[in-house]
Amino acid sequence: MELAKKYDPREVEDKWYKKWIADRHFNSKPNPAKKPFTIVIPPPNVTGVLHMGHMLNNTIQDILIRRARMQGFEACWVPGTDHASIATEARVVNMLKEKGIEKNSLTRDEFLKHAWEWKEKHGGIILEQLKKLGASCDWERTNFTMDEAYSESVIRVFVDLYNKGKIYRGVRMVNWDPQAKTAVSDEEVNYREVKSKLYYVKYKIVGEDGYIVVATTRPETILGDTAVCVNPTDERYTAFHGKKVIVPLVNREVPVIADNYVDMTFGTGCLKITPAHDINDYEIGNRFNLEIIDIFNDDGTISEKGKVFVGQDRFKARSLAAKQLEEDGLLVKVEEYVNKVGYSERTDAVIEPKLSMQWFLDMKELSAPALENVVNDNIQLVPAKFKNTYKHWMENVKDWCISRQLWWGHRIPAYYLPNSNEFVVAETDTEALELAKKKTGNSKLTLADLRQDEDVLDTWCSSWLWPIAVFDGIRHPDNEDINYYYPTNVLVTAPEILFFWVARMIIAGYEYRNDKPFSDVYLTGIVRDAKRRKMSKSLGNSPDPLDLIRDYGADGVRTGMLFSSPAGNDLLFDVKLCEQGRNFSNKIWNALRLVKGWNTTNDQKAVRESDEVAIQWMEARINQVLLEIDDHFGKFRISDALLSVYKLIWDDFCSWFLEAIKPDFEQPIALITRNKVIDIFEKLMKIAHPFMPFITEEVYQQLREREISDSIVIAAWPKSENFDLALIEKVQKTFEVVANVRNIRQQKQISPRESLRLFVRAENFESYYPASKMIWRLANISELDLVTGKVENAMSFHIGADEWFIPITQEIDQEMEIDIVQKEIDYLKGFLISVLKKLDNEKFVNNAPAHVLDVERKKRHDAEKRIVALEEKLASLQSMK
RNA sequence: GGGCUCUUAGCUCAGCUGGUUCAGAGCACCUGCCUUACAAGCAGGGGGUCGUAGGUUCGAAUCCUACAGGGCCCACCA
Repeated sequence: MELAKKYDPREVEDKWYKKWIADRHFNSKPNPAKKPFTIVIPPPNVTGVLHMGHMLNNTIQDILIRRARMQGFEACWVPGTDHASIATEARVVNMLKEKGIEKNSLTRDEFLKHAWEWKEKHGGIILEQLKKLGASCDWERTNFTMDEAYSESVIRVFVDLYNKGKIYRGVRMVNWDPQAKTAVSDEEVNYREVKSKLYYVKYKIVGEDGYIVVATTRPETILGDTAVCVNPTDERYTAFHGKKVIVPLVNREVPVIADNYVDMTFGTGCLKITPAHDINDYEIGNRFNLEIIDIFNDDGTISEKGKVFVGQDRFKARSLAAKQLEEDGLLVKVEEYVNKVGYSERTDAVIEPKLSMQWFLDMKELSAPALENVVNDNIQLVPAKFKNTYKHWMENVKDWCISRQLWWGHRIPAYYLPNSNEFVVAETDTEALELAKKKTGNSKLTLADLRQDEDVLDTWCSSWLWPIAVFDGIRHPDNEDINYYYPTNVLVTAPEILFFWVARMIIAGYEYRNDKPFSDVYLTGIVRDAKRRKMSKSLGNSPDPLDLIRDYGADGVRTGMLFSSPAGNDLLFDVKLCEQGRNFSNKIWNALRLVKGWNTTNDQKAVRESDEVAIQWMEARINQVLLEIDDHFGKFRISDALLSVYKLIWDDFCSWFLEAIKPDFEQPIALITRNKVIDIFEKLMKIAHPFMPFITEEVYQQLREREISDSIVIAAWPKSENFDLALIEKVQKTFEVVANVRNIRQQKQISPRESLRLFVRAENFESYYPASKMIWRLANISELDLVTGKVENAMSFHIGADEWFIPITQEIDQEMEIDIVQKEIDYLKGFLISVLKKLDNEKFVNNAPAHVLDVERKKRHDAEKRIVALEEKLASLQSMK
């Protein structure tokens, strides 16, 4: 069958993916005869759709897992999704709103029913999309963080940590998202610079006429003021220490206190203290035992305690407060001011620092092994630069606020006793009841008497168990899967979640398996557009990955992304990269067309000596480059590995090898030669397979009409065998000759079709043999002869100390040639002087190592010889004038 | 403000412990070619005093110091 002139990935890719799934090549189970190689996917949000970041991330994982599979590991890539409590709940709330249903109008169970329905319908789209990319996940192992077994694991861990005394309840200043009405972690707050106003407000002194002026960006929080603070060393205010001032708007008397926290140079040097709504104020409040007045409701409106503007939204209250202050004559001035404001990552609402009762996990002791084992490289971060950042964070780790005021998630298994703030913690409500009975001594308690905590756990409280829980290693710590697959090998993820997720998985790993969750962490860069802007939906600068796959093929997109993404470096994505990837696919395809198009013969005479050299050389090059590739993989330099493959196939295989070996027009090729070419081609496909799974399979199958079950997916990764380095070097010299001949053709406008005679004056011509045979074909040489003297009327060039001549019929431009030769002589003489300078320097000769000296001496030798030859040439050119 | 890191060809980046694989790669660019696998191609070619200024050394892109300009992380000023 005639192959299409251009490679069309569309049908090929779907065809093979289906086949691979049907043949269960991606499925894994513990196999004691093999070593495991495990990757757990960073579970995307269940609501997510594939974006460029996922593409990069999962391509890298697929490359690693496919190569491991070929290397004979029991490769297992576990996919799954994260319930992403805040993000998903927000989506569901919006969805309900569109249907005219308010979340508040629903019971918890009703809401969860909607949420699950929504999840079943829309969740996990991303996993289907990953299949288009070629991801070789074991889909039967797909996990979801709210699966029944997984949820049990999460709850069990909570109970365990509680029983170990690591979990406590406490009033803390949290980042409150008034829109989602939940606390969010520090990591989920984005600070942005915002233009705002700085209000200067008078606080009257009690019992005096005077006042002091306080600067604030948030006049509405005046309602919660319980002190005014100055720096103790600030002489302007020494007189006010211990006096009282009247808080505007609410006319409350509060003390003037002194604390070093206050920056004398900012504003007026007076700070109003609102312990309920600012973390620093809270701390100062604690030091001075100040009253805490929480003036906000959960939705960000002013509460009864605010006394004025009650029920108004906080931003409305701000303008009302400013207006009122002005009317009261207490507003001195308003300045334009730029400050940083925290926004919720999930809802983009302005974060309100708020005191609230939350659950916390004590991180101090838990994190110790996680710090140690990264510092000592037991777990390697790639690139290593992240180690410092990690260390810094882990050394300053703070307790983790693990409760969220949401419904979608794992509900905290704490049960309050009747009319009490006391509670029991247990994995199930029946266990909780037993505990409650014991605790109260009341055996008549029923479940209806207990009230379960309303909060759910932070999303990361489930995903931190991911590498363990996907193998059910929490509930069944001794099961076959966890024992076999854990610790996993490598985690591929984004640096943004190094602390959110990676660090916490390491902590959980040591706490629950007493071992690391993975050996290496490969941190990918951020995918940006050509202008270095982060790709995002809102900017609209992110292409749809599925469109890209449709246009360039999954192989094209995969290689395109990797052409330019060293670990940890941002990827500046450009469609041109995908084009390059697609072109590479097409190049391979056309090589296939060439090979498939050959007629073969059994005639021994068709076996050419040059073919044998070419084959030996190509095999040697593959072995040589395999070492490079394996080295790159060992260092997680995936881009470099791909580039090596790319050059091996495009330059060595296509441009040199196939050109050298392809038969003359319409001549058949020796069968034995063709079969060797096919072996080589196959080997190359195996090497390229992790990067380009689809086309390599297609070509692999096409090369021999093999039984289809023999998939490249499970072919053995080629091992680098001993190779003849000297041969590679010889052939390399041959290529230089070819390039020089081609260059002269170009200069002299000699058609490639015109055969040329080639002469060489060489000390040791054997050094080119037998590779020289290849020259004839690649440079269209009809004759090659050794000479001892000069060749007249010829263009010449040097390789090392050898001189090559091409007799030409065209007139040689004497002046130009003389000029060129003279320039080269001048350069070489200058070069020689610099070398001699070194060699004459006693300190250099005495201090430099032997091999460096040898190199310098060889430089001198070669340069001297070249100069002699060039001067000879110059003389002869001049004599011809 | 504290910590980390980077600056090499037009672009994106390699260059490990100082000395021929030290000035490289891919892309882009320029010049020829629709040559019997491939114009999504073939062949050839030109680009950098390695951010700046000092220092160490026989020798510095590589080590040290300062400066300039990016980036990341942490904390966050009312």
